[in-house]
Amino acid sequence: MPELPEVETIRVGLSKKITGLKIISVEILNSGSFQGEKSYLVGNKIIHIWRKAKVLGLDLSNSYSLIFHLKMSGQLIWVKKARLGVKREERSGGGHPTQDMLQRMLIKSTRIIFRFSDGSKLFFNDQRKFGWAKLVKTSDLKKINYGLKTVIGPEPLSKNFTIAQLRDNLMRHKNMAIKVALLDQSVVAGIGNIYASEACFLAGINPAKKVETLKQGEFIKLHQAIIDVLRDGIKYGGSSSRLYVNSQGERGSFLNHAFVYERENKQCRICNTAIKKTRLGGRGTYYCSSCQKP
DNA sequence: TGCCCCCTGCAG
DNA sequence: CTGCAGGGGGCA
Repeated sequence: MPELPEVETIRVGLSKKITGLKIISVEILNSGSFQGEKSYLVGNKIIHIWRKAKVLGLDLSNSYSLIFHLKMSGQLIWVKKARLGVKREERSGGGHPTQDMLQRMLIKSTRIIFRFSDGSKLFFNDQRKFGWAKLVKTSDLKKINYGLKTVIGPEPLSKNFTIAQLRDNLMRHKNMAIKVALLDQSVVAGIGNIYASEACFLAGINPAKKVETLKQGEFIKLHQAIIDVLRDGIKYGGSSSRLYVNSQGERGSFLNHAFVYERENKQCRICNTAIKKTRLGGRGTYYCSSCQKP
């Protein structure tokens, strides 16, 4: 579920709440969600929380790191007391889960519970069970490529992310639709299905356009669009299409500001043309046929 | 480079 | 019932 802005939102939130806390017990409710030696977690403090691509990492005081990938439906929710403290707030638009529905899902899909010495808990929920938590030696993180098989591309919000780098990485997929190429984590780290569609819109590029046909001006626009859309995602606390909530159980509001994602048949915010939905690389893809030229 | 798969639940 | 969902890995 979460892409870079969602994982980053969780990182910042968790960082404030659990840095310095000591883990006193770990309850694994679904064995497939955890890899590693569980007992090495207990008795150790969380000293630092980081993100690499869509992977979230907690460095522990014993030189091990607990890393998570939330995949499509993972959540990390920290609660002070014994009860699941999902805040009741106004439900968003039609078709989205209410807070009550979310809370029921939370309980049902909890896979791991971490308990801390101050009585608080961290719930790792994952409806679809695609996500994982692993405990690895901190010094092995690079060697195991942060738990991923794919080469991890540049972090788009770092200074190192240049237009030339984006162009060169994309050009390894000359014949691919640009939006599909953006989902390759070795091209740019952290972009997923929502922000790929949004970045193509901001750059004015039709998502089906082949990479090799992009002009230099389009690489320049796309580079800036990626940065802008991810920053906006973070600014609005991420996208809550379905299950995403932050570490406090709160939904993000980016989709209230999105130009195309999940806006099929709605009017383009720029030109009023009806937004279209298509399928590229097996994934739902939204675009404005007027603003985004082939 | 595409396609299918992992799994659960919801909308149509 | 079928199709679809913020991801990524394995396989032709």
